[in-house]
Amino acid sequence: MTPRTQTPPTGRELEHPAPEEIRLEEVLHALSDPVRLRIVRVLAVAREDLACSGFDLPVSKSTTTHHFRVLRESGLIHQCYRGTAKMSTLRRDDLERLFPGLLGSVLTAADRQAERLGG
Amino acid sequence: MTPRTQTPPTGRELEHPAPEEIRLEEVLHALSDPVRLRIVRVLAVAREDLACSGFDLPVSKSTTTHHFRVLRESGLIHQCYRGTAKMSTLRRDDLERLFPGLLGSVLTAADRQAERLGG
DNA sequence: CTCATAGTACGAGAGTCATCGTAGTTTGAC
DNA sequence: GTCAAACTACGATGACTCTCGTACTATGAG
Repeated sequence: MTPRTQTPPTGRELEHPAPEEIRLEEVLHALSDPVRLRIVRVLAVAREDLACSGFDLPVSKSTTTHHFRVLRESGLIHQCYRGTAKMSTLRRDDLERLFPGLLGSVLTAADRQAERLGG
Repeated sequence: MTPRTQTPPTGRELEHPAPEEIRLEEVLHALSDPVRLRIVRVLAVAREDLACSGFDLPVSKSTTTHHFRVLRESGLIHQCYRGTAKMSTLRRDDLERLFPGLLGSVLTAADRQAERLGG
């Protein structure tokens, strides 16, 4: 029912929630999926923004698109087009302002768990 | 399919995940439900352990049971019976050891959001 | 024993979610 | 224009989840 077909013909803009629209529950839900948590961890250590294609995820391309959309709509990442690629970055500043320390502790927790479980 | 019918006749024990079995994704998922986040917030400010009945949640009794079970099975809370009541406490120490700072930042984030949205 | 209280088990319904494949669009390179 | 690469839209499917009501069990008070 979302008007995806109304995307402008050459429009390269994507919708992002404003900071005041970001909901903690949605952020936690977005982070609770293994594939999405993995994406966020990769973005967290990346110096540059990354294209969706550079992630080597254990799911299909369409599923990858789905997960990136969930991340974007939850407010965790920002996305923009560059050529044929769709670049993603963590919305660190917005998140830190809204939920101080949250992203950092989740990333630390994920690192610990990966180490613990032999990641 | 879980063998709930094998509960001992007068057994008052409940199954809890050992610390090494607690998974970050499950914890985040447990926290991503509004009702459960509310329960956790109440437990966080309680000085004593609380009975399920003392929460005044906007859902039925059976749904309440369901949410407490999700919280317990994710490793977020510990539960034990006392008389007819089932008492719950946050597993603060276990969580802090596994995921330092995580619970605190989630609670802070929830407080901020509640204040921001007029909670 | 009787009864009220607290919680559970079970089954069901509605909704959401993760996943996929196929077909299509958009872009840049040649 | 042609082509490949990157991503999207759509529809489908199976799984999971939140919710409930009803019937049940366990405990303690009287």
